[in-house]
Amino acid sequence: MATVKCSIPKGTRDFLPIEMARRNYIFDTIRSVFRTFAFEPIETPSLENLSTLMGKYGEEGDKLLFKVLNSGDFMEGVDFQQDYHKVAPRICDRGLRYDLTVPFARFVVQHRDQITFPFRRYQLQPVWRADRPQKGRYREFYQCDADMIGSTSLLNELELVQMIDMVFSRLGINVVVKINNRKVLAGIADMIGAPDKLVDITVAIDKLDKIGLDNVRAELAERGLTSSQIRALDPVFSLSGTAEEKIAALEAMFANVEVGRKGAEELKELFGYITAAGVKCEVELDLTLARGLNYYTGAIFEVKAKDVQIGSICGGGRYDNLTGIFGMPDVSGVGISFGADRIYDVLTELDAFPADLAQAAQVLFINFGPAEQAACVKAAARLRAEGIATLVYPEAAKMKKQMEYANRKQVPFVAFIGETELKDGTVTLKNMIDGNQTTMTIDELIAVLG
RNA sequence: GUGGGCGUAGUUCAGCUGGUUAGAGCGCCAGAUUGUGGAUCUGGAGGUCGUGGGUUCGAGCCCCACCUCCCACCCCA
Repeated sequence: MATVKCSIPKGTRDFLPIEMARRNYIFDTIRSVFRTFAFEPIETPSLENLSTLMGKYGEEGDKLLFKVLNSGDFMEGVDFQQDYHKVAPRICDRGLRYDLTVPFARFVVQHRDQITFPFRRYQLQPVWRADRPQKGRYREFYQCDADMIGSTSLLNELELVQMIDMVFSRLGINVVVKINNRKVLAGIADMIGAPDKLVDITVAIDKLDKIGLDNVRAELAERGLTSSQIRALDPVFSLSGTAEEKIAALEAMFANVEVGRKGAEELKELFGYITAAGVKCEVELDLTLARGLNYYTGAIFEVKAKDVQIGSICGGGRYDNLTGIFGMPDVSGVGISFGADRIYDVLTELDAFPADLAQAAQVLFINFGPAEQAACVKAAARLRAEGIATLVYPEAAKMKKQMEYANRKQVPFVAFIGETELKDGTVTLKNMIDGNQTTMTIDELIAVLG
């Protein structure tokens, strides 16, 4: 039989034990913070009906959805002569989820009778995007979401910022939390008389620090804004100072623009809460922050690592009517999503993982032969009963080989039960770091390792 | 989806203007060393040179196509 080439699909990854240990360290940290804030876990299927997913992420998003071919005779009654993007929805009823927020909205509507509002849930699961892979960008990656739904209070936004602060301070990553509000962006579009150009304006403004003011103006012109409208945006670009100062300027600017004024008010309230609560990390009001997902309606968040050049490692925002599409209007939610894979890349680059994550076993019993092995098995059972991670070398290999195995597995102790120990009912414990060894009873061994 | 780069041993890479049998470091296996590892030394195994075609007396090297991975754009975690 011809051998099959070993490979996995583009943009997906295998995880080695050491990588799993590090990933679990990230997941455990995030999960523990979510629990501290009294969020409850849920899971949803990898596959959703395509009708649930389509149209929620903008035109770009639809293209990036992985679609799953129908089972059976998917060709029946389908005209394959037409354009492929017309054929696709006819032959694919399901697709892989693109994020955790939209499936969550579906979940809330479907199980509303079993949920007590305001409801806060967390969810750590993989999502899939048919994007072209790149640094920090994968086709399969994990999101760690926390959302609260059924409450419009800005206290929720505050708690999200506090969670971000706690997660990244525990992981030892320096971050800046950028905050903006979609209502402010809508206000800006209204103010210059181009409410229909909201998306174009936000996309262009978003690039300000990347391509510079002149290029942003050029792009706005390209997107159909008149030169007087572009000039009317100048006060937005020239805003500076503290969050309070920017908000004050916005309030003045939006004297006659209702949405904008509402947005500025929300920002003022949120930043007031943040100042009062006091967070460790840097928090910044960034009017150029837009975020692509088009279901956001209020606050939007993005977190960037200060010491590593990579895209955002956490993002989120408020959505006022995501459940509306599923038949449950006027339920507001707000949430954030931690990008576990990017956080992994950041910690790797910073070399900031705890050193002892690789350690699977605490002690390895050296195997000298059948009689000694039987004693090791007995001793190991007692250690394991005490919750001590224990290995017995499975064959009486050369000592060098067994010791090398302990080294490579980073097992901190090896235990010898040889001829003499067998006779005395003892065990010799060797510390693999300093090389010291002592002979003791099994009870003493449990006391030392336990 | 658009543009650019890479692909040689398990791995990181070398390989001259195309020219005998494609190399090195690390890793792997064995021994020096039959109750003590990390060091050292000695020996050994391991390659359809990404895949398929073409040019040539001759291709790892040149040409074409495809694939992969990486990078940038778009977009995003």
